[in-house]
Amino acid sequence: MPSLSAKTPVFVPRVTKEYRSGADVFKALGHSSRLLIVDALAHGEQCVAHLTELIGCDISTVSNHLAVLRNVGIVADERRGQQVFYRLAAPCVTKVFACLEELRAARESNR
Amino acid sequence: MPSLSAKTPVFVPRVTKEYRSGADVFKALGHSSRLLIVDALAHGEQCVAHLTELIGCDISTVSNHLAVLRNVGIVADERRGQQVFYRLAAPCVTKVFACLEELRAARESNR
DNA sequence: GGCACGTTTGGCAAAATGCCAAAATATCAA
DNA sequence: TTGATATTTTGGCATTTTGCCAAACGTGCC
Repeated sequence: MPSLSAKTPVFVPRVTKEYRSGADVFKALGHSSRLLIVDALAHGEQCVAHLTELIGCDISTVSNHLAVLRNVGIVADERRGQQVFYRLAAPCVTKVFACLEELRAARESNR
Repeated sequence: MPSLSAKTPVFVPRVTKEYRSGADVFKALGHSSRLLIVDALAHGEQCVAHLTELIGCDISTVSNHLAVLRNVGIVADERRGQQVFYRLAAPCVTKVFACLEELRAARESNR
């Protein structure tokens, strides 16, 4: 009697494309300035000028960082008058910092 | 009459060091091979040889990828006999792929 | 037109990356 | 001890990426 049920759950990898686009998302988050931006936006939308003040570098640099985040869908923008407001595009991103904290705790307990 | 209650919640940035170490975690995830590793480990621990077979590159390369993930506390290793088994060090990492999916959905709805 | 806000582009120097190959380390077995 | 197996570490290289700024451009408002 041949058993068709697997004993151990077999891992089926996703297609390469998925890992690549996923990695792009994390690359976008893998910069301290952009992480600061995300942290700020987790508390509500902000215009570019305000974010620039927060980060303390050229506004064109900030605009480029925002483009990186927008290209992977982490943030969304909306023009209102002369200003452009940015906000997080997906709620899950907010939980990111809690996970970072969890990792930090795990790091410390293993010391 | 000076109001002491803030109307809008004031965002207080964390210290730079925190953003930097957080960014390091995302940099570690920002590579398709490492993301594949994390996806595999989300289904249970694996030894290096098995992960190497999964990825299809030199074992030393895989070992280096694992070191990157270990250095930021994403994975933990345990030697059993001649083999070294790797596993995810924090549960939250498992949710990562759900969040990627959420972002992908948000990207599509905005098209 | 002129000002304010933001984006795009070009360019550069520096840093990081990914990968492999070879040597080193560790465990077990004969 | 010697050898086999499994993994890590190191060195080096070529490529890619990066972050940043400055200048030019686009857009909306007065």
